[in-house]
Amino acid sequence: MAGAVRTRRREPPEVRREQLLDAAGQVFLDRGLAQATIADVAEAAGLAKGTVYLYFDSRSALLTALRARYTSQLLAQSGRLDAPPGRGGRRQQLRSFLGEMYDFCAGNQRLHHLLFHAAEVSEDEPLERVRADLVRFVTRGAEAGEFTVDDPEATASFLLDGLHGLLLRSLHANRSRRAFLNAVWPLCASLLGVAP
Amino acid sequence: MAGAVRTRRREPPEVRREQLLDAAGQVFLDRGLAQATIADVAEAAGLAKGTVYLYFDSRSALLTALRARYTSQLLAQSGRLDAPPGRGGRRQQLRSFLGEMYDFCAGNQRLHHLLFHAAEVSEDEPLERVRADLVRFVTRGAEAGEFTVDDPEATASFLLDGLHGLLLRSLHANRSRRAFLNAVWPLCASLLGVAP
Amino acid sequence: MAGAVRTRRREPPEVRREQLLDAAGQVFLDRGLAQATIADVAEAAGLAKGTVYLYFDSRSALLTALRARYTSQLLAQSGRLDAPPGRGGRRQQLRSFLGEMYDFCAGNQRLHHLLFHAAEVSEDEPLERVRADLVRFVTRGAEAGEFTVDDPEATASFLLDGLHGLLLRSLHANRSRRAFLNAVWPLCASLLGVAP
Amino acid sequence: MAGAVRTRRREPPEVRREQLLDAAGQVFLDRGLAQATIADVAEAAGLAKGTVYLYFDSRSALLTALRARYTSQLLAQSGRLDAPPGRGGRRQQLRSFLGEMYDFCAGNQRLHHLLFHAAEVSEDEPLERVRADLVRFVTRGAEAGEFTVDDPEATASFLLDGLHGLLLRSLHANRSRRAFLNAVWPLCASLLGVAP
DNA sequence: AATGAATGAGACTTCATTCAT
DNA sequence: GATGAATGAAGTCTCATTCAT
Repeated sequence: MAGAVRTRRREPPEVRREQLLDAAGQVFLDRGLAQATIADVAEAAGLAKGTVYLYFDSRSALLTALRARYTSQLLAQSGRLDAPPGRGGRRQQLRSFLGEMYDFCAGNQRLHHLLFHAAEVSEDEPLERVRADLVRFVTRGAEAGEFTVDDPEATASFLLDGLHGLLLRSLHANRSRRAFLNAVWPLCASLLGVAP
Repeated sequence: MAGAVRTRRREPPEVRREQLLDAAGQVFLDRGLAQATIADVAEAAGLAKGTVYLYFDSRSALLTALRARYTSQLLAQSGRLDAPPGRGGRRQQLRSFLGEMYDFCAGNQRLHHLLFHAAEVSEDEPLERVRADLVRFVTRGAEAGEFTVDDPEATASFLLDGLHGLLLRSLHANRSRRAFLNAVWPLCASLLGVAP
Repeated sequence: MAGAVRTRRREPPEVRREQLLDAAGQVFLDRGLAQATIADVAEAAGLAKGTVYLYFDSRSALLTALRARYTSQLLAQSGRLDAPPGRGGRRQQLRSFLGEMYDFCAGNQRLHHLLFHAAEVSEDEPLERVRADLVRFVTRGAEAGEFTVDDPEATASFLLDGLHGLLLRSLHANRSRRAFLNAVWPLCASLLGVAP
Repeated sequence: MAGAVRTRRREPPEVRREQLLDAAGQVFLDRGLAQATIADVAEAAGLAKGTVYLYFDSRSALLTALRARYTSQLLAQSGRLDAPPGRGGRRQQLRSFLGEMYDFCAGNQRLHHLLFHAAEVSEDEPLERVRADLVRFVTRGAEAGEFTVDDPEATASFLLDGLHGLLLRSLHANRSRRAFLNAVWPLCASLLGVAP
């Protein structure tokens, strides 16, 4: 008689897991890290509390998994600094990177903050990996004579934090992508010793 | 003769308050924001739990008070960018500021992070005020012809985030004050268009 | 074979709820309203503290629920004044009511006092409803020429408080149901102008 | 040098005590028995918390003292039932008593309820003493042939509770003293078998 | 696989009471 | 006599986690 009442119990595990991570991201963002409870996550996912524990050992494991998923998504998008420079050289490659960075942050800034700052994690792992990519990029550019810098590591780090800060402020102020790029580009150019 | 052991009950309120803030800062740093309990704070201060509530209405009021104290201390130290430039001009003034910033952060970086990032506060109020000081400083320097910049506000913001990031990394890596200054100064100079 | 010891975890919610109300009534009566704690209630119900909060939002909600249950039980029993008078007329109907009132109070007097007087509730809701029933009853009896009264409302109220007081005193003194009826009936008869 | 700043420290003990009882009555009435704290009482009296304990051993002793004072005031006013009947006989004496009772309750009903019902006291001592007076009064009246009653004790109790209830309802409904007397008198008369 | 009733440790907070000043 | 800072036991409520169904 009954049967179709509650849709789709028994999803393939991988799907359930993703649903739970989605729900968790949403809930943590909505209520704040400390206020969000497992019950909230379960409810947002349309599941029972106990079910969350079938997929994640603990609240903290859930957060860790969320972080891991976020990190791999970020790297998938911004890893292109490692690719060989195209026709426009590294100058052009950096300009593209600035745009991609804007796009990614625009969609995820709050989640990033939540997962890597608001939580009490010592390291901001994904940003560190982007940083490493950028250091390598600047170093190679300097070796190739495309950039003029004293200390590639310091320069790359400084550049990343500077532009990341500016990016956050741009988003917060609802400034456009174009306005952001117009503002940072001369600064990057100046640090790397290239024509703006 | 007896009685030297458990000295100092009954302190003047202002003293107790400061002691409690000191203890709170320590405890929050040691255990982490979410793990630290009022009982921990009381114990660290050598007082009873109830006493904490004589001075602060709630756990959250305690945090707010800690933030307020930190902010006013920071501003007391870094407000000098507003002072008129001395003999060495703004170039020299900025170099001094970099050193002062290093010193302050060296003593307080973790507390700063705890109070303004790890907590779920929307704004990093004290840093915003430093930022405003720096924007004004760069603007005036540009007007006075000492700096060459397109967009003083973006430049100042970028500069502050860049150097703040570098500073944190220097401290984390136990690099010396001198090494930090040697690394940032050329970058600042480049952004502001002055000789390194 | 093993396992008969700690039977009955996991009851249907409605059953648990009733068990908790029963336990609460008992505990409040035993320790007094202000002294009884949620822990006491939980223990009396053989459950954990947290479980109480699955069924009642707060201590005060638990009291409210207890009051509501009591009220509906009382009304279920004493609403018969509204029924049409039987063969013996209203005179006989009133005599029956006196007996029912005795029976109900005998079982619940202390709980009633606890819930509606010892607590700081403004109104004694259930008694008010009984009062309204009695006022209606006396009014109709007067209209039907069965009772002789000046002011039906005042008479009914006076009568209810008088007999309620006497009832409490009878119970307190362990006097019998019969003795109580023998004592009040002439008084009621006198107030309503009917033969004793 | 200083001196007149805070008026009148050091009052004669008896005065202080009364001030504290006044303050306590007020505060208990305003906030409710369970919500009112010693700090509230002290503040209302314009004294420090510790001072309360110079006059009363504990919170509960304070309540007891308040009850005692109330009781003696009530008896001072309503003890006249014991006096020998004047020219108008007991009939007239009872009418006066009804008025006095109205007046006393009008001023103290909420305090009475608070001290003898809302608190978890087993007995309503002052009312018991009034009741005893009334029983004696009715008994003597019956012996003197002024009243016609079967059971003086039951009648007196019934009468007291009936009129007390009516009184409370009259006060609650803001009905006048006269209206109250007009309503109860015929009822009393009927119970005692005297002409209204 | 999914549920959700049950648990219980532990957090925050209150307040009667004490006592050094 | 008066103060009010300090105490600490005790209460209410929350929530991550478990487990019988």
